[in-house]
Amino acid sequence: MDKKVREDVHTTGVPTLCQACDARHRGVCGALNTNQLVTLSKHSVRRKLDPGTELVGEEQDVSQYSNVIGGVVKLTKMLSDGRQQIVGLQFAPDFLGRPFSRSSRFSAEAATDVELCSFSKGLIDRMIDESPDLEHKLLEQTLKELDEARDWMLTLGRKTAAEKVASFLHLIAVNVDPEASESEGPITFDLPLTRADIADFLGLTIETVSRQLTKLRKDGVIHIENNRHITVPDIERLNDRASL
Amino acid sequence: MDKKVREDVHTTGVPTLCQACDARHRGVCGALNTNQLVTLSKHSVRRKLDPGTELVGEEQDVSQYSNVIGGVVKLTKMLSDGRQQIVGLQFAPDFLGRPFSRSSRFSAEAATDVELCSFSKGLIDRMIDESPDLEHKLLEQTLKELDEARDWMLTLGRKTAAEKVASFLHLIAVNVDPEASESEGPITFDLPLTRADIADFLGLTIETVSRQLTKLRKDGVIHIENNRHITVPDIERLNDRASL
DNA sequence: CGGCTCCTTGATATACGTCAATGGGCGTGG
DNA sequence: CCACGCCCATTGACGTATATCAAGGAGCCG
Repeated sequence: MDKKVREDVHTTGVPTLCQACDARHRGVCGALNTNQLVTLSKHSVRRKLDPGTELVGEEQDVSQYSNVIGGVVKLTKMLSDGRQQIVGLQFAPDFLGRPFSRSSRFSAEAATDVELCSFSKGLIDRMIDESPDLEHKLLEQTLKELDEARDWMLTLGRKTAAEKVASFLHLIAVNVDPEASESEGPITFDLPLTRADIADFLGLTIETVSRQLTKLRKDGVIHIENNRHITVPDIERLNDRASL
Repeated sequence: MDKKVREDVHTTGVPTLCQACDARHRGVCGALNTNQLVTLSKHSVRRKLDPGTELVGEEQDVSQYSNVIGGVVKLTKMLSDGRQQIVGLQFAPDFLGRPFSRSSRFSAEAATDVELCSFSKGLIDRMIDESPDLEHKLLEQTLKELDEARDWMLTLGRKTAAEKVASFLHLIAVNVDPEASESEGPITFDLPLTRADIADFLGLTIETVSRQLTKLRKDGVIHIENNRHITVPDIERLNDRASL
């Protein structure tokens, strides 16, 4: 299961699995010392998930935490009649899981091919108790997610369909290339979500999303290939459409 | 400024100002020891605000943290053309302020008469460094707010106007009486928000909010007196309307 | 080739927004 | 005391953005 982990605590100390891992640089693992990393890596599993795989169900108990190593995980909520809303997207190297609560309040599902690094909840919970740095990292990530959620509330509550779709494209573009907002030059990326997912993220229908995308395409704000591959020649024009 | 604070560290120790304060029991101050409470209370100010008073502007620097002692504070975001969205409501004994960031990403405004207990940011930031318990409390509150924000995203994105208004009434009812959801019997409360605020919270217009409220009234789900005073005879019927 | 899934496009319906008029409560000033 | 204006809320008539319903195309796999 973790056969790739060389346990040579006496050399550099950092488990090989972790050495190149983004979570150690920008994610929560950055708050751990070498010993903790070693302990954790012994009890961690790398997993690959296909799109659509459900990680945790709504209201379901959670016994695992994970770091997102690659791909996109969507967090969704559903009403009893089936209406669905995506309440968050997690990109690498985000931490996935809900400290201090045994059950999740939403379901987590792979939107794309996803690679995870998972570990038992108990182990992390114990590390949180011991290591203020880890708790600090978690607080930082949680505050970031809260900011993002509130930004999105403005989008959901007050923007038009056209602005919503542009805002979504902006969100993805920025995640692909964090410098994108400032730099000149075209940005290109693959949409991690289907039209149905985009609709659930924006509080719209598939049809409306589709219409707004073709409108953006016809207006030259974006180019679309194969439904998924997007090029944004001028991010400023996109931002205008998103009312940013 | 803090003339009411008896500094008798040798008796009970807890500053009189804090003794009856809800923030010490259920809020972040619960994570502080007596010494910290004394230090903090020496540098804290009780303030009363009139409805409409702005606490912090969007993008503005924050030099103060506060506990909400009474009343309701609304957190709002605005688009450049004036469209507005309330992204959160803070009730007593919520903590108000943004750790690790000098500027706020939304504006905070008193929705009702509000009583605050404010203290300098620097002091708290230092206490956070020293006291893991305090950081833990902050993480808990932040996670709670994140859950609430995501719940609301479902409301904003996927519920009808009728369901939105019912959801809002439910939110207020539960905040007034946390047991309300289970217990039988009528619940009665004053709306802390004007119709305009409710509209900004729900992503609707004033008129639509008004129409939905009169519909609920005509259907006997609620009684309304003086525009603000609401009675809910049967919370179950309200929950049904909110699709909860 | 047929049968998927995903996406687009068009015609029509409807929930909600917009515009406009009205009324109630309340403080101010005659 | 009433008159006036102001703010807030309600109500109605009408407009429109987005949903719904329906058809069809493109890619993909067995």
